[in-house]
Amino acid sequence: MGSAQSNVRAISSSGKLFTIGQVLSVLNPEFPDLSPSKLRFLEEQGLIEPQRTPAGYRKFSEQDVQRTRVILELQRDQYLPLRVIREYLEQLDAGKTPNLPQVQSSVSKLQPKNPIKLTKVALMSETGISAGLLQEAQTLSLIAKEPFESSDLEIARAIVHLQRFGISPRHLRGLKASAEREIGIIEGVVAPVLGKNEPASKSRAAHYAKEIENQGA
Amino acid sequence: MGSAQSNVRAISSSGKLFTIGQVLSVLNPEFPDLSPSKLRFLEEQGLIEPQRTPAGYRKFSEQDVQRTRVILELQRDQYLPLRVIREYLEQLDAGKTPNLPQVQSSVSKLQPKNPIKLTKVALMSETGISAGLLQEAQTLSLIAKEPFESSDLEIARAIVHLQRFGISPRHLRGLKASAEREIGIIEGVVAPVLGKNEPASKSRAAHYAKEIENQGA
DNA sequence: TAGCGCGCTTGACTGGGGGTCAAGAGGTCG
DNA sequence: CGACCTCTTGACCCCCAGTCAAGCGCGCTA
Repeated sequence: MGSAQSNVRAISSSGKLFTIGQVLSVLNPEFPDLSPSKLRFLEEQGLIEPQRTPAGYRKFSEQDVQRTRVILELQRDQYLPLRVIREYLEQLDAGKTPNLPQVQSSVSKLQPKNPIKLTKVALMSETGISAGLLQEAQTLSLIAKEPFESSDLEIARAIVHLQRFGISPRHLRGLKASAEREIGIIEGVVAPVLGKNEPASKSRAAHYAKEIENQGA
Repeated sequence: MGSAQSNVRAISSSGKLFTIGQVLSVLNPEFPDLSPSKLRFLEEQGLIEPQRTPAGYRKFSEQDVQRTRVILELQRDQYLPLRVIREYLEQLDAGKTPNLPQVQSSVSKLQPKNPIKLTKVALMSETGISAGLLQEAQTLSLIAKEPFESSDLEIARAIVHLQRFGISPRHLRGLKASAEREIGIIEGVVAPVLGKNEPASKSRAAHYAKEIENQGA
């Protein structure tokens, strides 16, 4: 870590510039229906702004290509309309940290209308967590015992999610410990502000699970 | 409840059924441009399936209304096309737990095209942070020295934000320490997965700032 | 039992989003 | 120099998500 710093910077910022056709051949594997006209269209819509040669040819920097990739991913995977992507990127360019639509909406209200209690089987099928993983998480007190409730559900989902990146429960144990210390700090600060209806520690755990989940993504 | 049940048909839950117009007046506050034709359209597209009276009038159950609400929220807040919503609901109906698109994509790899540099005055006017607060944050190494860059901008914003809850930089010092320990852990795990183009530690700090900021909101 | 408003269907139409296409003109490179 | 890009512009296209109008049937209530 942390050596060839200047190198990297030089590469990425000096960078060669790509013609529209080169960009195409770079991105076409991931986005087969990218076309020259689409790239021009994206510029026309204010999503990208490649430089121009004196003769008017577009020249895409490395960042332009990366930005284009992001645009296409948002469009393909999140179904975001270009207008929304444009606004998002504009925010980002302005140094803000906007949140794209990830409002979880009231989908959750769709079925469970009561404080849910889940069996092991239900938890497993809901989240796709494996028996072994669940076991491990329970051993480390990341997840409670049956019957599970919604916070366990969220935690389990987060665990499954992180699994994809090779992060397993044992990696999280340390995090949990420090999270708990932090909760102490935060509670100290927040307690006077809140009324006296203390939320159970469960909801805090769920909250952290959510944070971690967002982080993983 | 449960009086004239027998002739109403033993369909589950609350017996109340709504006509299309009633559904409209229920949902119109939240969705002003819901219309009869839109409800019919949603049925036509296979998203909802209200019962019918013998004469062919649509009758919406409580669940139908809730389902409709969810559909409209997904459409409005997540910009999902109806086709995708339909598939999602079908999965859900089939007892599966599909994941709606929330793949965060590689947005994070997007760096501001020109690493912005800010003066103290600029930072203060951008974020509204006071001189004293900034001083304190710098003393605690939460924010770097001039010239500031975009991560400092985000951190400053977060600090101002948290200030409203009575959380001041000195409260954050401990958090920063444990965050740094956690970064170590995470890096250990993640390093093999990532390529070798290490983002500077700045971007990590920015990331945490974002987390904290979201938390406050 | 008439009247009035709500609801039904069908088929034509529309507006916006997201591009494509073709023509004609001008670069670029081996 | 010739083959191949790339440029712009204006017309065109398809799909999605509905709207609209016409013509008819229900159902309440006075």
